[in-house]
Order: sequence, then C-alpha cells, then structure tokens
Amino acid sequence: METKLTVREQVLDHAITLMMLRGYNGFSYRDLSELVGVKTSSIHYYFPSKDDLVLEAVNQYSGEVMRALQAVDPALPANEKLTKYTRMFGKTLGNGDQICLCGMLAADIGTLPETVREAVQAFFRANESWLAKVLAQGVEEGTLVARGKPESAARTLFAALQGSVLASRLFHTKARLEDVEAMWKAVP
Amino acid sequence: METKLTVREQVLDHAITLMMLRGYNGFSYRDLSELVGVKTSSIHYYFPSKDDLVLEAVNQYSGEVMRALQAVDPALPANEKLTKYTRMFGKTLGNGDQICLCGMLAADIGTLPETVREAVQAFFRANESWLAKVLAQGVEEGTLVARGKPESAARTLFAALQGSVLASRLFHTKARLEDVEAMWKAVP
DNA sequence: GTCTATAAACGGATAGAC
DNA sequence: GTCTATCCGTTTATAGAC
Repeated sequence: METKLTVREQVLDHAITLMMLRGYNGFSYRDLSELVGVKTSSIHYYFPSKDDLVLEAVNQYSGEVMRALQAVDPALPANEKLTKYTRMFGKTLGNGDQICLCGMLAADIGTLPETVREAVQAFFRANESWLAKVLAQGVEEGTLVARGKPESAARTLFAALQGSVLASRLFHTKARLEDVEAMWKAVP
Repeated sequence: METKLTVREQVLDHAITLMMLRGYNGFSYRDLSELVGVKTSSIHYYFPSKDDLVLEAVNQYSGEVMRALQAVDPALPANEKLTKYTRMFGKTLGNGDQICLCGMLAADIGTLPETVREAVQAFFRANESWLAKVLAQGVEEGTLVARGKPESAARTLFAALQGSVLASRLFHTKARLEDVEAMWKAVP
C-alpha cells in the first residue's frame, strides 16, 4: 500500500538524505532537481529559499524521531529502551555514509539562520530529556549505570552517541556505536 | 618576539579557523584572499587545489594538538591530565563559535577525498589512544572511573567530547563540556 | 611570488508563459 | 504547478605579464 509521494514530499525527503550525507553546504537545488525529476524553479515554488527548505526538513525529521520515541513501549526495562534507541542511531547511518541530520546541522550552524538553530536545539533537548527518563528508570531498576544527575548523564550520553555516529561513518564501522551502548549498561 | 608569518602560514591559519567556524564547504578562496590581503591566484600558487589546502590544514592542526598532548606532564595524576585535555577542547571553542577541525571534517567527510579521511582517522586514533592510557592510569590510581576496556572507554569519551563541543556551540554554553568531564572523574 | 584577466561551471533566485 | 529563460554573483582554477 505505498502511497504516491507528492513532489513536495519527495523534495523534502531527498533534501534530508542529501544533508545527512554531505551537509547543508554540500548539496544544491540542482541535485534535488535531478533526483526528483523537476526543474529547480519548481522546487523554489515549494521552498522559496534554501533556508525555508532546511527548516522544514528539520521539522519533518524531528517529527519522525519524536514519533519513534513515543512508539517505544513504556513498560520495557530501561536497558532495552536504550538498545532500541541506539538501534535508531544505527539506522540513521544507512549504508554507513549518513549521520543524524541534527548532528550535521549542528556542525553547519555557523552558516545557518537563527530559526534553524532553535529547531536543532529543540531536537537536542527532546532527545536528552527522553534519555534522562530512561537513565533514571535504569538506575532505579539496576539495568543501567549513570553517575550524577540523570539530566547531565543524558547530555553526556547523547553527545557520545552523536560523536559515535560521526566516528562510525569515518571508520566505516558500527562498532563505535556499540561501545557507547555497553558503557551505560549494567553488567549482570 | 612575534615572528612575521609568511603568506603561506597566514593562509593555512585562516583556513583552519574558517573551517572550524563554517566547515569545508562554508568558506572560499575569496574569504582567505580578503583575510590575508593577497589575490586568490596567489593562494593557488601555494595550494593548487582546495583539497591540497584542507589536507595541509589537517596535518598542521594535528601536529599542534599532538605537541600539546606531549607537553602534558606524564607525572600528573590522571584526573588532572583529563582536566587539561578537556580544557584544550574548551579552547578550541574560541569565542564559542568554533569546533574541533577534525570533528568538523568528520561531518564533511562525504565531500572530501580519501586522503583527508585518512588524516582525520589518524587524528581520532591518536587522541583515543592517548585517552586510553590516561583512563588506564586513572582507574589504577582511583582518580577516574571507566568501565570495560580502556580502549573502548576512550573511544566513548572522545566521542562524548566531540559531541559536547558541538552542543556547547549550539547552545552557547561551555557547561556541556564540563558535564562530560565530571562523568569520568571519581568522586572523592 | 604576486598580479590581472579570464575561463567555465555552479549557486540561489525570479519573471512570465503555459 | 511546472516549465523556459534569464539574472547575477560566486567559485575553483589557469594563463601569462610583471
């Protein structure tokens, strides 16, 4: 039951993928034009400026990730929640050549407008607060280990995961992502 | 006793700074031309292609960081070594708008030649192996806490630091770097 | 070594026909 | 909505004079 995607949806999807591959300054309307099969002027019809495009891309991406987080069964033990979360990061790697869109845009932030910064910040905060709850649960259960406040532990964990996808792609291996996961799991 | 910098040295220094600010695809020969005060064609004289320029930039940057690591007194307790190391990362932040050159290039790797990938990989490995020794020492002394093998703990720590400079810049705060440091230090 | 001049492609963006 | 046509600045890079 695959629904046909509108041109607008196709553009947005390809824009997200291209940015995860090459960053904001590493792709052009022309790239999108060739991928979708419409002229660049048609893309400007939907997204007047590149800033508009990247902002909508972040919002779509964020929405997808948020939905995935809400889909995680709350009844699960915390270590299994973390496993699912790490697996999500593994999926963003794709064929080993992509990183998290918001990690990428955080790197590109020096060339992006304030509106995008705020959207990326919101993504970071949402992920960190979700992880903070999981860590708090895990400590109570004894399935995870975290030192200090769950909030600062969560910021560290999220940073480690962002850094690890970067390294995983750099070295063509998923092992670095697994290193991080293991570091927060209690040994039985 | 400030030595006059050659044009070549000035170009390289500015190229490093610009990439730490805006990434590989976020600066041009024209930017360098204006900063140094020579025409772009003169820059091509020293660095025929942008790929040549970025490769030399990484090598210079790596050399500087390696020298800084070697300058850390080996007799120091491990927690103090880690403090010095984190402070180095804090310095790269500059006015809060720069990140580690090799973290940035890891994000841009999809648009860079294989030679640069190898140079960035070498930078990662050197830092991780230095950190692994510090962690091993710290565990033995009881000044640091690390679980599992020092090598995988070091990869996680390095990833967390890279991720934290990214977040520090994104949120205009150095607090996130300190979160990471605290997470590996033993509480007395 | 540094310059002028220029090439040739690419960048985001717009006007107006259909 | 999509196209053709076009604008105009930018970008990397080279040739050749000084």
